[in-house]
Amino acid sequence: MEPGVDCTPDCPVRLSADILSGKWTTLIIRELLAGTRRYSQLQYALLGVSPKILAARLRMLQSEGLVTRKVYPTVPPKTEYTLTDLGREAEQVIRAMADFGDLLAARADIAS
Amino acid sequence: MEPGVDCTPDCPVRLSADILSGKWTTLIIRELLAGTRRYSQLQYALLGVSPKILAARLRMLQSEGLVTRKVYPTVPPKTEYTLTDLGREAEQVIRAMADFGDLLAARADIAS
DNA sequence: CCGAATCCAATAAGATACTG
DNA sequence: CAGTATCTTATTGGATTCGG
Repeated sequence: MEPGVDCTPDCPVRLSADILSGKWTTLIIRELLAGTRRYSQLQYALLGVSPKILAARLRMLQSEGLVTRKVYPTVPPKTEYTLTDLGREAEQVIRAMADFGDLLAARADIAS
Repeated sequence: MEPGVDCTPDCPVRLSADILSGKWTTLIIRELLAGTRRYSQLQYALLGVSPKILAARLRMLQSEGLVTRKVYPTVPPKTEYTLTDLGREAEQVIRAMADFGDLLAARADIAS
């Protein structure tokens, strides 16, 4: 891990952070790592997310090439979201975050 | 990786995201992974960060137990920031983000 | 069912000036 | 040097309503 001299202007960590930061982004990816999901399934899984935010994050992830969106013009309509190959590469990040989160939780337990 | 039913309310990914998200946070950690740094060194390395933001993020990281702050009451004053053991555990996340960022950069190259 | 539209609150970030 | 104070802007998130 090298000093920040190569961290400007477009260090990989920053590129990654620009996409993955945001309250719900990593949680959406986490959910999609388990498999293709419909809009309503995501909304249910991510308890508390508003439709606006969910749609916005999904659109962003799609435009960044991490997610594909498939619409079935049935009645009622159905939309499926699936990770692309690139999106699945984010699994390593999610995993590392989960591991780190476990440490944070352990620390919180001690504090109580 | 399991479905989101266990992603509420305090899944590890969320705990992790709550701390690491933010435009500069991971970059600060990235810099500190290279070793202890002074305030001015961080400000220089993170080109474009304002003193207010840098101080705020450092205080947050300190309160979360990822960073220690050591003040030398010399003239001129000197302050050193160092990762704690917990803070160093974030290296896996930063590494994964760096790897993923490389993929993003490669994709961007193709697009051009 | 899948969102888009609207409106509003909260927060993060940035620029600048200044102090112990 | 290492920040704080102040002000302003930009971004994000949230609640609700409504339409295809």
